[in-house]
Amino acid sequence: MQTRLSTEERQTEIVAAALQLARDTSPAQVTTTDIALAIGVTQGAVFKHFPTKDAIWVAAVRWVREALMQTVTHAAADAVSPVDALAAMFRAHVDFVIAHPGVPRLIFHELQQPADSATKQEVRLLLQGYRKLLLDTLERAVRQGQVIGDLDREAAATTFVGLIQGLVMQAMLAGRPVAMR
Amino acid sequence: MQTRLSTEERQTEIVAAALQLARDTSPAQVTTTDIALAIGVTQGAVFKHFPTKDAIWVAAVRWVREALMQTVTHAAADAVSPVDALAAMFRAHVDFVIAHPGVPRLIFHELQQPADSATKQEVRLLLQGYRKLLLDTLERAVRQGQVIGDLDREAAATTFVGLIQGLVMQAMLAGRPVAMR
DNA sequence: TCGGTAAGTTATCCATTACTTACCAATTCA
DNA sequence: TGAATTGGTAAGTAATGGATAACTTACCGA
Repeated sequence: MQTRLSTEERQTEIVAAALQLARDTSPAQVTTTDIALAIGVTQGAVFKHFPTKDAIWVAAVRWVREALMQTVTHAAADAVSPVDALAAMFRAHVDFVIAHPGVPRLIFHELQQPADSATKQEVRLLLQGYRKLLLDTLERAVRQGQVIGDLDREAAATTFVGLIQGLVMQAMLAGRPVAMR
Repeated sequence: MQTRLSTEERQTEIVAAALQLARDTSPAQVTTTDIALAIGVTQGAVFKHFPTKDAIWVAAVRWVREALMQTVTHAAADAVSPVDALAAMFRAHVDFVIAHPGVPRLIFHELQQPADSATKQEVRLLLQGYRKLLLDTLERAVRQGQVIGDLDREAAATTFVGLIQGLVMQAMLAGRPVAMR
């Protein structure tokens, strides 16, 4: 039963557990005790691997950013046309959220915090990268004449992200995430 | 300076203060002490008018429901056509959110709570009424032939609400609520 | 005028929770 | 092999925040 793991391994465990717990509860209500319990360790042990609780969420958002960007980028790369890429991104995004239900909770929660915490900056980076990918794809679509040229790309990107967020929000309300598809 | 108010008056004061405070902070972080301070009363006094803190949020959501439904209904009634009514509802909704910035924070926060708290049920009522209004308007639009007949009304309503929520979310992130317009 | 009621205060309780510290045991490595 | 490092435990601390209790004061009607 006594398995000592390296800090690196524990960190990923902790992040995974935190996101897992965020599926059923608001991140603010996920306590370090919950996390410790989830990975079979005492509460104090958590602080051997993260200096502060916030650091856990920062790491979690970073993980999300990398994982999401990777899958979405992949989906876009496999598409045959820019417009198709947008659709693929949409689907990949939705699938990602279904696979990791705690993620939207975390993101929404952080966006609500008015203070510029380290976690919120990480979220900002995530959205920033996402928008960039969107804008690039839109740009390609315009060049290939697949959409009208005077399209307000910024507004389109905002709408795209907003639509996904709204969808996810409603799914969270209904409690039936698969219905998003 | 010493003005004793009736419970009814204090209740509306408390609700207003709570919503006001929710503009700058997540509702979970609004303490009863904050509220008491805002209305110039001690913390204990708050519990003379509400049995529990949750009851304050329930009352707040109820207020939002009534106020929002009223303005949106009015906006829809003044429109010349169903499609115009939808647009008017959209604008009225956005204006309402701008006027009461704490509201979306509260709503989003409650939607995140998995447990079926009294507050969340109140939110559900709010969304339910809103959807009904939307569906009725869509129905009229279909009858008058302003939109195609085989429109999936449920999906359209979901998209409508989702789009607004997404927009509001992004505005909250950007911190520039007026940009929504 | 006077007694009851409702609104307010002050002080306190109790649970929760992030974080710390003192100690222990297992790995690692010189 | 044995000393140092490191991951773990158990117990403790400080701060916070909702709720409550004992008591005080304004107000209103008989």
